[in-house]
Amino acid sequence: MSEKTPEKDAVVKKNFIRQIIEEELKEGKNDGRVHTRFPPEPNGYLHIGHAKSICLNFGTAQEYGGITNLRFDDTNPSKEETEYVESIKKDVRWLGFDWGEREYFSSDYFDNLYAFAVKLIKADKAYVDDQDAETISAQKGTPTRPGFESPHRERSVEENLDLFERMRGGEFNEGEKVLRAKIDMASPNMHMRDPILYRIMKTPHHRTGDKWCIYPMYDFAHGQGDYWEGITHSICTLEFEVHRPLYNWFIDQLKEGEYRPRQIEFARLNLTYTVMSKRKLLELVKENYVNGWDDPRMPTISGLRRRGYTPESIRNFADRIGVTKVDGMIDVALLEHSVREDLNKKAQRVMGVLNPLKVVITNYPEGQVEELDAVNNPENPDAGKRKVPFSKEIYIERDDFMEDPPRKFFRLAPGREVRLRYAYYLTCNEVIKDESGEITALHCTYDPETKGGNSPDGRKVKATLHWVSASNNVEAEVRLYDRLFLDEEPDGHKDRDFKEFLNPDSLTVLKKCYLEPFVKDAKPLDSFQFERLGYFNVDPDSSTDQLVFNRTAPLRDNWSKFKGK
RNA sequence: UGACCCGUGGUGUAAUUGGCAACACGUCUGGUUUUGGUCCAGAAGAGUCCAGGUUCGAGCCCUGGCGGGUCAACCA
Repeated sequence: MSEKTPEKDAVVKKNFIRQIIEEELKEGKNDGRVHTRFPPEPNGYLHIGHAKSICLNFGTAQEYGGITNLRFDDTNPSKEETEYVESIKKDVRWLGFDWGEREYFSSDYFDNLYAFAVKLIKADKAYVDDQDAETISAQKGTPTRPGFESPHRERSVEENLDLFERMRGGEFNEGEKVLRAKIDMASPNMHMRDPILYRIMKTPHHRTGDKWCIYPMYDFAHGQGDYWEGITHSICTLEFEVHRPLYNWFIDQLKEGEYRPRQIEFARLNLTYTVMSKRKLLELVKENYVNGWDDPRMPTISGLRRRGYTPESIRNFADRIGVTKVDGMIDVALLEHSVREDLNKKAQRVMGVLNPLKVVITNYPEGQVEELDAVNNPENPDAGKRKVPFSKEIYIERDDFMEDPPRKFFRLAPGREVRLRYAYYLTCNEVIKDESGEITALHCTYDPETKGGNSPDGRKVKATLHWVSASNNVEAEVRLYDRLFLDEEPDGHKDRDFKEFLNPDSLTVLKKCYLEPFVKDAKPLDSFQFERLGYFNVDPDSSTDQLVFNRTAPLRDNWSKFKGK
């Protein structure tokens, strides 16, 4: 356990939720239990915002010796699917969290919920309303104007019981009747104005099949699930703040002893240059702006995984951004920093040329091949060394040569000497062009005295270039990713659709890239650092005869910054 | 004309719960370097939304403003 990560090292900052928990612990509340839950609706893939919530729920419980349930909030059969359930479980596990045997579904509680509804009716705290959605909505008033009561509000308990029973029996059509709580139509809080508890939906459910044709609303299911599972802290996002009085109202009707779950809200994650709403992400997928939920440009957990992000890097990121009630916007640079930091420690180094320029070393013996020593990871001596083949013809990066270099360009240019990493000093003598003036090759000479990259006379070079042998390499496809949107907050503009800000160059596919032979047996998701370029991992699209790499993140690069000025 | 929540460098979080604002990212210098990476050293950048008040002392407490967000789905 000598490995140092911010995760382990960080002085654990006490966010406001931990402060609340510690105060409660001091008071002896819940017998010292801390029990949280992560409650996704299985109607889409998880994204980095959910990762924040997952880390918060599981991490907080862990810290206080508690546990966390996974609960699928599946009260709306028209949107929810088993495919999403599976992807969610995979993502939570991949992030490194375990819910043990405690895998629940809101649909597990349909019987209990029904019984609870009957109890409310008997207590004259719920009634069946025959009005249609528009009428009910109109009666609800507005945030600034109170609502007025439904003409069916004072039905007898017997009639309500009968009607509700028949709703369940399938006697009515969708929209004909709903069950509502009888609370206060004049409440300043809209959610307390006789909220709907049950609606009729003649849609089969992914788990209960056609057993039910009435389904509970979120508000009528969530808190009760918390209560029945013994949840102590029900952590959710800010927009549920106004639901809290209703959450508590239901718990009040339900609770028998002292115990009650407590809802606490925190600010959801917003990241620059992306969108985070499931609806918008679904739109990108459905309309083929990206290639599926796990497209490496997506902020989904599956997308980040495919892109080459590690669970550690995401957890560290979640740690760093903290937890508050301030609705802010995190710079995506912080996310990128988190992967680089993690991959810098772990990634196998390798040389790869993305935009090849051929170099002929005129004084190197024809047909000779040398196996040169290369360090696998300078950050980790235990990673050892490997051999890289060197030959008369090699490829270098086109960007590493300029015929007419500006000041501050340290790399190869006519008459200039540079180092080929782990190989020799190289001097450019001649630039070969085709009839259109395009540079097609360089004729260079090497200094045999500089094998390994050091000159016996101590002469210095200003640059070290990566290279790949032209005769012994692996050809691969490399996919370069840039931010999906050109605007910091694509969905932050009134009257403009977020898709207007899509970056047309968010994906660049390079078909003929040359990598050193070391990568030939790489498996999907394996991460590498292509020296001087960035972190890359193997895409699942790879096959044995066609390797495909994704660029996870480029290396920090002062030259390109300078160049851009 | 409502209710609830929020307001600390460019961004995100801290501040021993009242003792003259710290850390990270980003930015900019410089050093080391066989990755223009990493690493190291340093700098700029907020006087805590505003105005009053309490106090020896306020980012923390009180009052009043201002600004932002959320709430009017038979979605979650």
